[in-house]
Amino acid sequence: MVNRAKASVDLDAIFAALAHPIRRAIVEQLAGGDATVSKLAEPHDVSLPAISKHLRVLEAAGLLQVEPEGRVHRCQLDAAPLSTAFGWLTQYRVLWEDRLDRLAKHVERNPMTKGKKEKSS
Amino acid sequence: MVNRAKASVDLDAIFAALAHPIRRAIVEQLAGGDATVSKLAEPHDVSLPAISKHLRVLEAAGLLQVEPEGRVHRCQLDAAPLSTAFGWLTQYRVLWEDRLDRLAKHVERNPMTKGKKEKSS
DNA sequence: GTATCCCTTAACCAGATGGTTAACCGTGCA
DNA sequence: TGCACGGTTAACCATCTGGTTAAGGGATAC
Repeated sequence: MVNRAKASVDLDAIFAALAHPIRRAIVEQLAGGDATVSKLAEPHDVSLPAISKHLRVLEAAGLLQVEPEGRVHRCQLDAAPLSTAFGWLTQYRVLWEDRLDRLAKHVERNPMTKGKKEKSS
Repeated sequence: MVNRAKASVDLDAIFAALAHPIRRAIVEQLAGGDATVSKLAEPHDVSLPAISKHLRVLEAAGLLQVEPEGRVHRCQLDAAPLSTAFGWLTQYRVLWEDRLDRLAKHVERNPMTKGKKEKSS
């Protein structure tokens, strides 16, 4: 962790980058290997400039590296920011695992509670 | 997993909700226990209506449940959407762990490379 | 019963976002 | 030399976002 404020800015950009389905799809696609811009654009029903903008957003979040190779631009995923987001979420992992755990234990203890009303105080 | 399209919409809302520092701070605060709206607003230098809007965003993402108790509104975190986001990221975990792993192995193999130029390509 | 407290809603505003079309720019090929 | 290809930039547009102030509305306290 370099700096708290910077990490926050990073998280802003990372989560915002992941908040659009096209950009998530691009990440998924790149996870399968490098690709050119037009290859990335292919599955999506938007113009090339629109894709170009999405790539800039991913780049700004540090998720994407682009290097020109001839007249083609090779796009490569950098997963490090994903791990940053992952790390932030991990902090709260106990919250949902706790809940699932308690639910599992409850079911275990009461294997036949068919009609009972569930009240989680 | 109920439905692919719905899950995508969910992820849109969840990641977007987490893309603002105030909203992440609210999540952090609620992770420590329930709170009223004004308690949540306290640490932040924005108006109450602004906080109210942030709470609506968190609510829409399923991260927050609000129930009126007298004239106070009790806010409670629901961590389930965090686990959804976590799940999506987990899909790519191998990508950064791979990288860290390779880095670790490299360092292991070359324990004394102090002056060497590091070129990651 | 009325004043106060907690919070929401309404209306508005500036700036960001996500898309378009048109124009441009560098590379490769004929 | 010039044209086609891959991609970006520019300009524009509609909508969303994040903030504000002002007003309202229900529960509580006096």
